[in-house]
Amino acid sequence: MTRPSAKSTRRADAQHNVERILDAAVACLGRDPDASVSEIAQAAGVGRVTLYGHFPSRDVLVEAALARVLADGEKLLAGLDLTGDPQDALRVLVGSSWLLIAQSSALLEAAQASLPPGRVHELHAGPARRVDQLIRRGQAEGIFRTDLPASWLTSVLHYVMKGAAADVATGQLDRTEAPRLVSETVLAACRAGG
Amino acid sequence: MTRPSAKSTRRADAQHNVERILDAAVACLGRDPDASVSEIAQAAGVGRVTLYGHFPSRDVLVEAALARVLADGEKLLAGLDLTGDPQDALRVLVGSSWLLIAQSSALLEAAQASLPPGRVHELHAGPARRVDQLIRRGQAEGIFRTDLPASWLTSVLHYVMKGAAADVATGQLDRTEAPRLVSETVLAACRAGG
DNA sequence: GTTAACTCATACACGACTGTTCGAGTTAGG
DNA sequence: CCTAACTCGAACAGTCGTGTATGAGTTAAC
Repeated sequence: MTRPSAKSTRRADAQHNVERILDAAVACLGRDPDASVSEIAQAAGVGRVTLYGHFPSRDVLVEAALARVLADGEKLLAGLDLTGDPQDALRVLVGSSWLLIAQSSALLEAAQASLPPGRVHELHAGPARRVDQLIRRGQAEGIFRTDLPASWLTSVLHYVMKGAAADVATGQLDRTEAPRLVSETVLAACRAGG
Repeated sequence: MTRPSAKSTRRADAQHNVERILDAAVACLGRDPDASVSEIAQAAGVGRVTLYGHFPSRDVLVEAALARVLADGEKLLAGLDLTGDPQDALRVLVGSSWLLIAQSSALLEAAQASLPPGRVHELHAGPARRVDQLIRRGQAEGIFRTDLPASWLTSVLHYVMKGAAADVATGQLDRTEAPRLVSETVLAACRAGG
């Protein structure tokens, strides 16, 4: 019986290992969405059986890893001041979240593959709402175009970030250049008036 | 010995089956990049062994399927008149190639996963050049912005198309709406002057 | 210090996929 | 019609993945 009934009674070293496993899962799945449990356990410096002691299945682990990344994202977004000029706010947003998005886009793909349909979208709702609100505010202030739906513009931001992240990963795009390219491109796509 | 030494001596029914297998491969891998050989063989109405008689390994099959789609793309692009206003040309380009891109983006992913690094980019060079030339012409004529590299703008076109294709596949985006959204967005991203 | 919690290596059952072999049946093509 | 080409199902070997069981060793916690 390696799975205690209540988290509060969990020993400190066990809790520590759970953290290491989650760290490793985020790192490995962020690199390769098909990373195996063995791979993750090894990266965490933990036996495979120990991992299964804390996470009953790979799916549960993936979901936990996604939840952790999304919590990080939520925290990061909460710390940003997005109340000023929507264009500046979008630049700040991209500049700050770029790294996190780039590292977790593959994790998102992993989650899409192993979690029930809609579950990812559901978990992603929190951070996504903040972005969506920024876009809508820009539209309301007449800065962003209104002939395309806000949901689409939000999607475009995701598309470009994800694509750029993939190209950075394969070395086809300079890591330091990416944030500026993404910002300028998405801004141009969102701006009202041509 | 099911593999003849020369294609010219291949029997007609065998040639026919090769076509059916390639069709099925494009369809299956376009739906799921991890589609198995059994799945493809079944979709082609052919035994798995027969398939291996024509394609020595899964990788070779994936490459052949990709080559076929790229040839289709090349042919499609060659039939388009992209010499007029770059903006109109881009709209025509997107409108015509949207369906093909949407159906083969997963196939591209499959190829990325199983082929040696760089091979996909190599095979993709043909059709990609046409798009790239259009973008560069637009830049040279002062219609498209020049503060971002043409290669980046080409990438953005791919990102948005691929993302939209994925969302159409999951039902989050209306199939009939997609081409217009993609065109307008990419045009806005490429246009000079803000 | 004692105990319960925890870790870990080994090993197993199970399923999925790839690629190959065999032998028998079918068919195109001269 | 005759032969070589082709097809096919069944079965096999090998790999890799997940998830479970065991049992012995380690360590936190009271």
